Amino acid sequence: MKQKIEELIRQAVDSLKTEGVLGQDIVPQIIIERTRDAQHGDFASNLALVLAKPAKANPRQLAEKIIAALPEDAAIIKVELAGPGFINFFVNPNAHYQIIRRIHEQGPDFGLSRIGAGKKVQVEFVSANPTGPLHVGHGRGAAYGSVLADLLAAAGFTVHREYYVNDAGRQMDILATSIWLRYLEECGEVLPFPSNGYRGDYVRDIARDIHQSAGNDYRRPAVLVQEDMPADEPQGGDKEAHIDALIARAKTLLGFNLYRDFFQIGLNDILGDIKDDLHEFGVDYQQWFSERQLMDDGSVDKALAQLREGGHLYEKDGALWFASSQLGDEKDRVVVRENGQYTYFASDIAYHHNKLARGFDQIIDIWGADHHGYIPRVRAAIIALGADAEKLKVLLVQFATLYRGEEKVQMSTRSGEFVTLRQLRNEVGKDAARFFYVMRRSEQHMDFDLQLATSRTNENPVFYVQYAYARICSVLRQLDEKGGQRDIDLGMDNLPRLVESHELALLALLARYPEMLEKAALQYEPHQVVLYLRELATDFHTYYNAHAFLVDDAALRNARLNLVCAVKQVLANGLNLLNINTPEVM
RNA sequence: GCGCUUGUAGCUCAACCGGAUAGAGCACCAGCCUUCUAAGCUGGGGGUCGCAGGUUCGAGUCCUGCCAAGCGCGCCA
Repeated sequence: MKQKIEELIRQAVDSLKTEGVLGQDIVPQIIIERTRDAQHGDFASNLALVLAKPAKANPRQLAEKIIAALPEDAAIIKVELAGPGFINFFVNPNAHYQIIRRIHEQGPDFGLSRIGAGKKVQVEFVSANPTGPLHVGHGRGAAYGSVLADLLAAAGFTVHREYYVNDAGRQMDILATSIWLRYLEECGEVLPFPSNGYRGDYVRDIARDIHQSAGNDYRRPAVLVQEDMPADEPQGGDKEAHIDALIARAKTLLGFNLYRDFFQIGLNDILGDIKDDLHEFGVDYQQWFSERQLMDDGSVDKALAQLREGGHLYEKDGALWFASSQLGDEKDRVVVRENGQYTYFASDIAYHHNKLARGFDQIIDIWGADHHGYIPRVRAAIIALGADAEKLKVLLVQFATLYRGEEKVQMSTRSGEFVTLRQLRNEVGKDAARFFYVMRRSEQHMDFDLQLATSRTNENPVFYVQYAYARICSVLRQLDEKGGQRDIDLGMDNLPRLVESHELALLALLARYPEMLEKAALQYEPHQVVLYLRELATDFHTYYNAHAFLVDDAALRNARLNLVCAVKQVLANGLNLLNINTPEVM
């Protein structure tokens, strides 16, 4: 319908051009909007307001001329000039009913679009270090990323979901060493635990498992571990130096192969847990991309070589620097340390080099908002690698604050006392967790009320939306129990019987679903889907309360049932997109 | 100090990337509960869109300055 009106206006503009009212050089961008107020008709265009200046005309007079030049069309019953120069279009009511047929015919496909034209989009999200279980902060990134990916797929993009596994680097060594020390305790060795080690219970659990399966294969005497060890922080030493020395000691005492095995067991265990966790949360990936592989196969060297060729690298103070400040970053960044090791940033450059080489049209990175300072340097790298900076889009996700009713849930990463994603899922369930996470704009700080998420009242939006679906199922069951049957054709023939304001409002809302999806995808805003579903549920519940569906009049009854089933279909399509269940009974 | 993000009803948040009278839910107030699910329903009050300028037919939305909150400013990841 939008396209139709757009076409009508285009014709009107063309004829005004030939008449000389509008200059030939004017190329209007025709914007048709759905009106918010039914008094303003169904669609409106601000064209006259926009053209007033270049055409040097009074907007209202110009609007009148445009209206006069509009070709007749059966679908439009009235065109009105309003306000400062808006052109309002009133659509033939019969056209509104078409949406019911369309939804009925397209079913689960209703709302899908081809606007993405098959363009390849990569969405990288979560990518938490595999040094421990995911916590509730990662949960939001997981929900946001997965819904965004599905949304883009629904809009016709070819989507590649990816998790970047930081399986190299110092944090992983700290983890491996932490597990080893706990393992030695399991073996019966007595030794202090480093203040900078990973203290979570999961570390002990992994250590215990290893001890059970491998026995004392990795056991070394505590004396040798402790020998000549620099002091830890509580003893007045430097905790970083202490842990680094412990890592080195572990490598020496175990030897390369055993250390690597041990490291790998820890990594596999935690990464496996993360994969299970995400899968149960309804989040799956096409690819788990290993950082270590980049290191091992020379990709980092290759990426750096390309930067060097472009003249973006230089040496200073024994380290190798990337001149990112030339490309918008606030200062230059080290890529190879004085000790010859790559920085995390170096492998990240290589990772993005790899992404570019894979030929994605758009690369989307979803990060926690605390990483925002990292954006300029990665963008600089993209440019230095010879790509268009626009190819990379970094989307930030703010942290969520957990509440139980009024009470704030305290969290502390240091002590290892954080709420894990798994705990959250156990408490509120997958559906509520996903819904709540995606309900707010991602850049918005959000309060996540655990109590509300589990309550079975209308205050709980998940409940409210799912209940709308279940309620429709219930109506259909009622029909069945009464021995009635739907006559879809009879209903379709009698759609014009739907004249109540609630019914017209629902028709308009249903018609908006495809546009809403498209917009949500292009703007990377999954929350629009949630808001839409809430609105649809609200309008449905209101309708339900105002009018009985299972009336005696068969024509009216079937017309209403067709409308209600269209609502059911759209609720299902939206909830499926969010990967949230559609319960038939509640 | 510099940078990024945020600031809208008492609270939690919207506002279709400049449009018409800024909208929901909760809370509050007033009515209603013999119904296809009361796990409520209907209606109502409530706003200097952080502050001050600017841009234009039009600004919550854009630009500038200021105020406040969160986050970030390592040869950590």
